[in-house]
Amino acid sequence: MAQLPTVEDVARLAGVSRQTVSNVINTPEIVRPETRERVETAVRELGYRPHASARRLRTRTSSTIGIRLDPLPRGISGAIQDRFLHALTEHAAERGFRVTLFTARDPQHEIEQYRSLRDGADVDAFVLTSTVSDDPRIEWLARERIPFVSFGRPWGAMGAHDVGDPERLWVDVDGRAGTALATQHLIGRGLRRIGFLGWPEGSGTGDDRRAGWGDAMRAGFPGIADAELAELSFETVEAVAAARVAVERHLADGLELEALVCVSDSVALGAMMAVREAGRPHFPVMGFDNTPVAQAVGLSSVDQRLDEVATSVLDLLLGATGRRVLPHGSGADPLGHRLVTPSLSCAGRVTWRPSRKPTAPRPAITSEKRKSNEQEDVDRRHRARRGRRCRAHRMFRWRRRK
Amino acid sequence: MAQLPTVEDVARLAGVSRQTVSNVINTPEIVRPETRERVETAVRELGYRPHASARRLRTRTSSTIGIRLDPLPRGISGAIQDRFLHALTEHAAERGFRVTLFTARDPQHEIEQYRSLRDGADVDAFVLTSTVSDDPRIEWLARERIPFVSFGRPWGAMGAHDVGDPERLWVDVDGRAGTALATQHLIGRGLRRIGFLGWPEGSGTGDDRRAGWGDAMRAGFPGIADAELAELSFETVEAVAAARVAVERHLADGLELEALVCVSDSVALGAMMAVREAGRPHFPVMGFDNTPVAQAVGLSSVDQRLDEVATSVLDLLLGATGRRVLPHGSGADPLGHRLVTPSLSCAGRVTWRPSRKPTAPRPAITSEKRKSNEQEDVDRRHRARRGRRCRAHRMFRWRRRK
DNA sequence: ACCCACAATTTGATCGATCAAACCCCGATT
DNA sequence: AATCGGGGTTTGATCGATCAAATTGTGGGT
Repeated sequence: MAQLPTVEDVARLAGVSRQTVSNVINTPEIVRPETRERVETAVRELGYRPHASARRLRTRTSSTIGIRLDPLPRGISGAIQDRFLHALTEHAAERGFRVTLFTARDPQHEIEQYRSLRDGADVDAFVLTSTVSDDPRIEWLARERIPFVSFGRPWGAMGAHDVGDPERLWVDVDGRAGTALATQHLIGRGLRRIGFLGWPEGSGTGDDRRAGWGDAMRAGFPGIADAELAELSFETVEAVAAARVAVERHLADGLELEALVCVSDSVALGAMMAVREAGRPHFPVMGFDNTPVAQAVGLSSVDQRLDEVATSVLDLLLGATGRRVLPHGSGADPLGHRLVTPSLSCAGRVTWRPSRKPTAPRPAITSEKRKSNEQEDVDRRHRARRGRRCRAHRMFRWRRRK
Repeated sequence: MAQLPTVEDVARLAGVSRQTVSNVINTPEIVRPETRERVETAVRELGYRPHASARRLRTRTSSTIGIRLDPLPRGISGAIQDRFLHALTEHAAERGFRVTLFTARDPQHEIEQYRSLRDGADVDAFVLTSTVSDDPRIEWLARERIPFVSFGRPWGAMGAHDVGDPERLWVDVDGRAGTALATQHLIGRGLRRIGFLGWPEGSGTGDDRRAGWGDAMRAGFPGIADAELAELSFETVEAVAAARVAVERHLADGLELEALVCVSDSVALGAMMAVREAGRPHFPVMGFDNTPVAQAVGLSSVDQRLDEVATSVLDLLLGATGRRVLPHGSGADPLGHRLVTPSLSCAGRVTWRPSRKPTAPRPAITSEKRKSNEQEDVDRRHRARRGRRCRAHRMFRWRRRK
């Protein structure tokens, strides 16, 4: 097999020097157009492709992003990581980046991997998922000044003040807007007794999603009593069976409900089983995550728009157009984060999608100041959605045959 | 920030030469033990880690495996790729390998990616998934003599004679044994009218799974009429709704059934919905893939044992113990493939697991010669399983409350 | 005492690219 | 006319490791 062509070969064929070839590839704008063309033809002719490892050795960059595969026993929502990975890989490729994977038993082991990957110039940056408050990994990466973005905002006591720090790069899905969207959809269908089935209080994500339901309820029914809202909201752990039992119990206890917004698809699936069983085949249930299961059983769900998340992650790492990872703490992005507004997917089809313009940052649930702003936002969206009812619930066929 | 230590630094500290350090790391057995220890201490002291890119440049290997993320709209079984990826990454790490991802719009684009990844010494080998018969990718990789293993045996006309070729490396799950296992389980519970709900004839995988059900039925009920088997087997496309309709129709048509073995979890989920709705809450349904959904709704399912698949892939690529990719067509493995026997998972818990010893190769469905062997196999397993009934169906609670 | 075989280690060259600095050429400046 | 400046290009050095060949050391055989 013939040797692969190198810059040297291209240079010889084009009658220029190594460096000029290199320039044509990396900074074409500084090469005289006619020389450039000559080199480009030579490249094509020989089928030259730069040797990635040689380049990395010299430049100490790899155009590669590392991401750890989540080791947790993933349930029904497991496909999320998969979808995100896909979106990230695809958009990374568009910008000349690749994604490499690794696994880790525990945070300490994970940090070792970071070190090893960085030292070998194997990756330029990391993407962190399933971060927890005061995550040791974040501490370490920040201290070492290794570029990274986390998918998931810094919740929790210490994280709370990091949310605004433009040096802490993160992307998250605006769960609050998502559940608000789902709730508005139900309100638009003329329902009033819309419940929320969430996780036990204390999880940032869960509380955020509950808040979105509250936003929409208050917006849709001005003056609704806090007591009524409290009555309509109840909780369960993240498991189909548990959710099912919770709904069964509340229905048995005489809770009047017309529809249910759920904190996740697992919970929604359990809820759906319970209401069907209670003889209410058309009772609308909304899930969250738009997992394959939801699509399969025809559950409406909030879609996280992981495509958008992936591009946002790259924007933060590389800048809007760049093809090189920005140094850690460069402050290149004025915000340092992106909050992606989810869309609503009815029985697997997207019915509503937010506009393309950059989403306004939304404060964490702990801060209450921008409330009025948000309310307006909700109202505007509510109006915008008119006339696009989704047929999910009519299409649903889980009912008992007569 | 201090420069990272290099071989040079370690050598100086240990009072030896570069090359000796290199030898300690790569071929420790040729270094005198006391020298080796001295170097090892120096390595620890400096926290030295070889620079991956430099090594790659020199050796033209990367200790990296490339895999394409499946672009197909994955349904309920989507998590399989995810789980496989996880297993592969984890076991690859144990052997000092990493996994990098890429995506591709079409086979042509995918081949371009192969070229680019190989030419840049970015990957040493590829793992192919969702292969089709006469896959152009396989042709190309083989022609270029790039090492690869496919997950999924070469089905189809042309593939059929590749199955035995030890130069074509592949790993697959023995679907036939899997459905046989599920069927035996039901037979063991004293059921007889056990149906099979499969995909339309013609898909290698689907036909194989159907055959496993046939094997077990014939073994369990010697002399069962072919007509009865034909009656018990029917088909549907891979979708929850379609499966549901198919089962509803057959039940309405008066098909007598006591249990159902299904070709996939999606299909099983549909079937389960249909039988529950028909008022038979304890009707056992067996799925295939052991997806999160199956676990969530308490469906028993055949588990593909992707861990085993991943280690098998690596065995084929690297040899039983090696840490370097074997050249394409080295014939290092006498078989050139592995057929992994799945296990049975009842309501999310594994009840039966095959012995650890290497699985005997199983012929593709097109060849019929080893039949008697297989029959024995089935019988032996059948006996081995005695006394380990799984409680899945008793635990199942999808029934209507009285 | 000499030579040889062999194990252990060292030395010089190399992988393919980019960086930093030097170079060349030509028009504008003084 | 000599100098300057700068765009465009070339040259030499370098990144950090491994390969291939050379070197040193050690003991055995004759």
